[in-house]
Formats: sequence, C-alpha cells, structure tokens
Amino acid sequence: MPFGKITLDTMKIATWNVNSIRTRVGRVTDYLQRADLDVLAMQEIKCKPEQFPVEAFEAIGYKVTMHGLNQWNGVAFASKIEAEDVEIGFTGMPEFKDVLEARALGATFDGVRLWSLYVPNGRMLDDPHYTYKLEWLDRLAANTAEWLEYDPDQPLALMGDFNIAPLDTDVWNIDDFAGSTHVSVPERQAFEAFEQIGLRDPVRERIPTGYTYWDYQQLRFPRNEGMRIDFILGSDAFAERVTSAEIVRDERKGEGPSDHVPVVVTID
DNA sequence: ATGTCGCCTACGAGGCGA
Repeated sequence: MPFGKITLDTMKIATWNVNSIRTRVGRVTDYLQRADLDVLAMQEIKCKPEQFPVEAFEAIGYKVTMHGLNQWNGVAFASKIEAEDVEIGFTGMPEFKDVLEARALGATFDGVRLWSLYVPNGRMLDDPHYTYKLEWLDRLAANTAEWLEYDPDQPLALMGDFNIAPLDTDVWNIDDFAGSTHVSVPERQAFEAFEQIGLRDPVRERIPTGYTYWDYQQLRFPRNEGMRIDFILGSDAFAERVTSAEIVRDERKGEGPSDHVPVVVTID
C-alpha cells in the first residue's frame, strides 16, 4: 500500500469569493495558513490558468485545482489533499451570449464532494442576465437532485457566491432593495429549491444573522451595510458531520480586502 | 461625492462588470 488514500480526522472547509486571486494572493495564502484550512473553494479568481499564482499556494503546502477562461468569473480549489473526480461545469449548464462561463467546478476531497460555484449576478430584473441566472440555478438544482439520488450517503456541499439574499434580514435595509436583484421572489424560490431537494445550510443553523459581503462603495463596511449571499449548502450526509461554522468578518478589514469574506465549516 | 475596485486595451483613459 505505497499510496494509501489520505483520510482526515476532521476537515476544515471554506468558500470565499476572492475577487481576483492575483490581487489577493497574499491575503488568501495568509488566511489559509492562519485558519489551517483543508479545502478552500474560491470564486472570481479572474484569470486564466497560466496566470494563477500556483507557486504561492504550493509553497505553503496546497494544491490548486482551477477553471478560468479569461478576466471574468473563474472558480478554483486550494487543498492540502488531492482533488479527485474533477468536473468543469455541470450537465446542461446554460450559456450566456453563446459562452459557457467559468462558474462551476466540482471535486472530491477524502470522499466529500464539493462544488465551487459563482452564480450569475443577474444585473437587473429586466436584463437577459437575470433570466440566465434563474435558468442556471434551475439546471444546478436538477443536477444536484440527481447527484443526491445517485448516492445519498456521499457527503456533498454546494459552496459559493449564490448572489441571492434569501431572507429580508440578509440585507441591511430591505426597503432599499425594492425592484432589485438578489431579493426577488423568483431568486428566493430558486434558492429554496435546493432546500426542497434535501440540502441544508449548516452555517445558518449555527449563525442565524450576519453578512458575507459588503460593497466597496459608499462606506458599506464601516456602516455594516452588507449582504449575506455566500453559502455552504450540504446534503444530510454532509450537514450531520458539521461540528462548527464561522463567517470571518475580520477578513473584510485591513489592506486590500476582497468585498466578500470566508464562510467556514468543520466536519468530523 | 456614483465616498470602489479590478480587469482589459494599450500607454492614457475609458469601458465593462460587480
């Protein structure tokens, strides 16, 4: 047995929209080490594979698995252990303007199936991007239902920037969001669909309120005018193993932060 | 004060996306 599969006692997993890995590599690797994460799912890496600063991750003992096409979107994992069964995108993932964007990356880590997801923003309620967002979520939910049916016992989690605030308390003032994306009924229904097929939010179960994103504009962070739009949605087999959760608000502070912060769970 | 940031092209500043 020269190459037995690594089995971890516990696994600390996080999702983080890093808003450019080239700009943020120092902060991300610092946090990886400080938090001692086993797996980090990243979104908005905003680069092609050859532009990703892989060396900085390898220097601290992490492997990188990524999917990036250009300066937009882009998803990745950094992990101490090997990524297995890597999948780019999901079956029937919609295109936007004839392009399949880099918004979904799946991989298995020590038997745990994870997806790093960057859900389309939607832009405006009357924009084609909004229709794209809803279709994209619908296709993701259909795939997820099949994955759960195929192997209900495999721990599975969808992790990422969902660009939806499911509850009124997930934005600083719901009245300011009348007619906006992220809080519309169809978007919230699309989010609830994941719960209806059996996923749970182990972070919400432990941390009912609190934001994961604050816009750079208009002093949103100092005023604590944020949104909760980044989630880890787990199957029962995943959620039952979660022992703790954290939203790392401090990562919005200091020099050169992302506009999002890490959302973390530990499973045993 | 549209109180920002990051990418691109192409070398200065504007456009796009969030």
